[in-house]
Amino acid sequence: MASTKRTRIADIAKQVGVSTATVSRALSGGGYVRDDVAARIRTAALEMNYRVPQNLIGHKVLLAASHDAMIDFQRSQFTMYVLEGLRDRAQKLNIQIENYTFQSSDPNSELRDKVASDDFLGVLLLTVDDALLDFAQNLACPVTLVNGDDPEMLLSSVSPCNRSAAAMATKHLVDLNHERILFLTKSGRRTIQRRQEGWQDVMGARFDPNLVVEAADWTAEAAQIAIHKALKDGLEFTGVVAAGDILAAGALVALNQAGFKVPDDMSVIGIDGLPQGEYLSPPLTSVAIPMQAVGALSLDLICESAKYLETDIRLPVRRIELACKLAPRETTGKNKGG
Amino acid sequence: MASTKRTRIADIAKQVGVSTATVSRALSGGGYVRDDVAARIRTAALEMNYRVPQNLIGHKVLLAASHDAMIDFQRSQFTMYVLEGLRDRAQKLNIQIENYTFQSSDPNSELRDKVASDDFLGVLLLTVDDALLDFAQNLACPVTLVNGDDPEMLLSSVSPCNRSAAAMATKHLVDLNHERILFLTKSGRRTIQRRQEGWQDVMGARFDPNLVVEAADWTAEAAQIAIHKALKDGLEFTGVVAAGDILAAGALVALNQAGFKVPDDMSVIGIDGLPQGEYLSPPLTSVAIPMQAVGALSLDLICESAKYLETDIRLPVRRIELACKLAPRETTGKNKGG
DNA sequence: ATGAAAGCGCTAACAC
DNA sequence: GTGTTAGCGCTTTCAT
Repeated sequence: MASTKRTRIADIAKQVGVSTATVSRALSGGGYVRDDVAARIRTAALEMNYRVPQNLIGHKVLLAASHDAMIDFQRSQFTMYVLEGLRDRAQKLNIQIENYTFQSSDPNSELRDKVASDDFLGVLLLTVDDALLDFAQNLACPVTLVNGDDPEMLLSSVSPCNRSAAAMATKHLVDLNHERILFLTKSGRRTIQRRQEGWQDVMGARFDPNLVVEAADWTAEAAQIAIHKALKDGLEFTGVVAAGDILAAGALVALNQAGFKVPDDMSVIGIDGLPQGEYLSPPLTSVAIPMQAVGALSLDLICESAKYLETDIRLPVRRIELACKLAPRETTGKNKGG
Repeated sequence: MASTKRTRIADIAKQVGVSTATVSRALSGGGYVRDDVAARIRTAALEMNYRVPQNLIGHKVLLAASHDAMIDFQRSQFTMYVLEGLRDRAQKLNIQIENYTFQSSDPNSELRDKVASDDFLGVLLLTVDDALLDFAQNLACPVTLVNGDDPEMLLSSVSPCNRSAAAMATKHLVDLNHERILFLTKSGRRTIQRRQEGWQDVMGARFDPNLVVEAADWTAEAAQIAIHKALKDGLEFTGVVAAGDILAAGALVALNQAGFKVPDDMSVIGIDGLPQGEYLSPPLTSVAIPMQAVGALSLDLICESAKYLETDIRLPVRRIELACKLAPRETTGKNKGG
């Protein structure tokens, strides 16, 4: 296939419609190039992945995910987009991704054998549970956790900044004059705990432990039940920050059934920013997590660590957290009460 | 000067004592190279900074620090090492670092003008207080926070993982059978709050709010006073996690004055891993923060973002946290009581 | 500010 | 598995 060949300066020149010399100047910063031409050249170079470390081409990265993570609905949605970003990047870098699914409870020796047998640049572990960390820490090969981190910092990781995402969601409601802001969650995973911390950071003096509402499961149905119960218990609130879009979807249904009008009487905001939030009614405001970027950057980090392979130097272990972005749709509005 | 010239493959070949072809093979992964030769070549390449983005050579980065951060004893110690790592890396990359100190309360327009006037690759902001974040967010130039982060994630940052560092310190004492572990702190800065969270993460069921002891100031003297008071109040504990080495130093003095023998009756662990901990008596066990690496990586991140300059694409904003490492010396030991 | 072409460094083919 | 050498891609000079 033609795409196996790496990008050359001539390819960029052709694409932009200038000479190779101009491209060289624009990229190497030597002489004079008109600003707009330089911008187009530099953009093209990035997009065409000019100067990809050639030594990586054709190598393989093992992408391992627990079976649980793949079948779990919400996670699998999320995972799908992470994989999309990962695949796109892998294609651009000409790196092979090999998939592997294991039983969460028992990653047995199969995965370890696989890692040992074939020569992978590294292993990407998707959304691992803490129970697997021990196992992952002992793989004899660069490991990067994707969408999860190692609290002991023995493994590098790439994930969204869950804490800031939740803080952003909460601040959005505070800016709309909401005071009693419920945090709808299904606690358990550490990423979700971080989201709760973000909510609490912004709540500050407004914090009230009763405002934390637990769903029995990570499903819209469970969220619906939890909101109905909170209302029946007489909990007062005008806004809901849901720890995930799927919980927000359940909250919308429950609030609608209870006679609240969203966003007039009640604001709801999710965290995840899954595209299907668009099709809820009303379309769900959320904090969008850069899922594709998480996937792409994980691969970049493995590639970076590959530079250090067969070297006496170690790449410092790092946790990378990516910024999230408010995706305003129609479920949040000014608090008119009080 | 000769060092202005970038490293060529011939330089590495000469250094390692092989032909240029062998170096090329080792780095580009083509043919066969003996493993140990390849390792030496790859190590040399990293050390000699082979293939540094040439377009950065000669460019400038502005390093801005608040006057407060520079005069504050503990911070300035810390800062010194961060700067060391930064300078070393800058020299290797042939990048100029320009220093700038401003009044913390009022970064006035001078800094903004400076950024606008000269063409810097970017600005590194050292240990900024939250009050400065607004200002930093509005600089018209890539900004990276060094040893501090932006909770709103509008700015990228590089810092140690304070939470994991404190968790590591606490876990070290828990592993030595300590149960009542005091957290000695001077709260205020967010980085210190993160350290407290790390302590609390590991304390779990052992947590007791009385175990958080506040010093009036970020000095050994204040820590000493705080520990004396805690002892006088009858607080029971066998271990101390200090939020910083300087506080740990004060704790050592106070415990010694109160008749405790460290590490036999009482364990003390600091966080920072400043070299002078070696000269305390007994030498202070601490969690070492990779200060030089924080400096070096900050520069790398600015360089990375420079790739995106004059481009239609934006580098995703990211928070990078680096792993810390236990530096065992002589102030911690098994809890013999109970 | 840009293109043509010379010059230089890296890679790949070949020899052993 | 490593050195030699030809060829190719990138940079730099020169001309406009």
